Amino acid sequence: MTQAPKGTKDILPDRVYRWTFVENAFRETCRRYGFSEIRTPVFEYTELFSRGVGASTDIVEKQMYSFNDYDGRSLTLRPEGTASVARAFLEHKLYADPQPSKYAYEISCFRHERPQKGRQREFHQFGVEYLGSSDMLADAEVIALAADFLADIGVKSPSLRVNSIGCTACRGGHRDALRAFLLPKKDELCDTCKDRFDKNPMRILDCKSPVCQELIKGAPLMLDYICDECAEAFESLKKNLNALGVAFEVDAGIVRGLDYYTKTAFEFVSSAIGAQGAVCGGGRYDRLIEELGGPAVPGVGFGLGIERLLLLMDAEDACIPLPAGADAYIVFMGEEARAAGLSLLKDLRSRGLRAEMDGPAHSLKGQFKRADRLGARCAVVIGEDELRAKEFVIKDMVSGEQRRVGRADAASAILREFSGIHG
RNA sequence: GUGGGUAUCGUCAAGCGGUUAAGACCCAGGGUUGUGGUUCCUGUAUGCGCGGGUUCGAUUCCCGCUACCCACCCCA
Repeated sequence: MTQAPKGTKDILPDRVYRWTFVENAFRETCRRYGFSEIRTPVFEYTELFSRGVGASTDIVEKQMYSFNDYDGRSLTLRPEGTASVARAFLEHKLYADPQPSKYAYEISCFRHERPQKGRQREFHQFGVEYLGSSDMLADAEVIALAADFLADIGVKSPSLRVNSIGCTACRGGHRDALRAFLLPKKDELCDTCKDRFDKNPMRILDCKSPVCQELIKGAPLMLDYICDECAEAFESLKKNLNALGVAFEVDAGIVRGLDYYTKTAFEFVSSAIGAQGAVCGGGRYDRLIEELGGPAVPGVGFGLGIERLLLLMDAEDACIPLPAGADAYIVFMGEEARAAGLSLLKDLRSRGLRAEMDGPAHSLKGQFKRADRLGARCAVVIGEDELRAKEFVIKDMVSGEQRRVGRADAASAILREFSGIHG
């Protein structure tokens, strides 16, 4: 009972500043790129995901948190973000807005999987969706946004891998060629790959088993089978990325597990955070909106795992600014001093300073100790002497120097000397 | 769903069949009457994830369960 459900994590105050840091940075990057925030519900009708994500995907087959509400409708906690944005885009007929449409969001997602490093049942991701453009400029911008964001927050290890998985037409040709190539070696494949041979032979290409790795040497690559249009698009993407100064490598092994992906597929991967190294993954989904019953609106986007990002920042010792400590801590002795302290406390706060004072008086020593632990920049001492002289003692907690200031001038003096950048 | 690993104070952790169950950090209090970060004292597990078993005796051995972690799968 006193335990968070498996695969979930509390984010406690001592780490929240890391979250707000990346959240602010992501917002800022999105602003520069012209992506507007969109917020959608945590749950959707289950059909949205079975239609959008793909009925035969792992996510829909065995990972969704689905339940019937009291009306008997099946609802599902969102396992990813794109389907909801596509749904909202359709529902509110946003395709009637000037196109393209660019959306950004931060959401929690839910998937019933066995937790491990970098994988939780409730996890959080940043995402963007660029709808209404089939030009590879859109893909390049989406990728550049992710690359920029990562660079801005000081993360350096992930490398960008891009690939084209073609459209439905060219994928068929590749699948057939792949099966033909592997058929004679089928028995030597690992068990999961034997299964993949029928269901999705493309997946064999990124199998980690050394045996399979050996067997697929020389196998026909998707890139060799994509149609002229897709090939041209891929060339255009690479050109755009180069022009934007985004470093990448082509990796024919990048596949997407969600049905809606077409053409562009990409990942930012790092080996520094365990087996789940994909910090950010995305691609183009030209058929999704149509699949959901809307007009033929193309799209491209990504999801970026916040837990994985933070894991990476920890691993890289990326610098995240600590929150500011208190500006002033009021140390008092006696009831009369308490009243004077409260008055000063209110004054300081109304001037925008973070000021603190403690309840039932600890010893002087105790109060100073608290001031120190809070990281207060100065302490204000109010005792009998001070009340009599109508002066407060202001002590600089860093230098240790202290001086007396007229009671009426105390707040101004503190504002002048102890506010501003610190921490 | 399938492997493997681990479970001793808030945290890290010693302990290897008989101990008053180390130590460190953190936390609380104090080192004479109004000053923190240093230093010095003092205090803090009748308890070793839970349930069985073996034994004269179990935190230490065995079995089961549970939880967490890592990996497969898949993905963010």
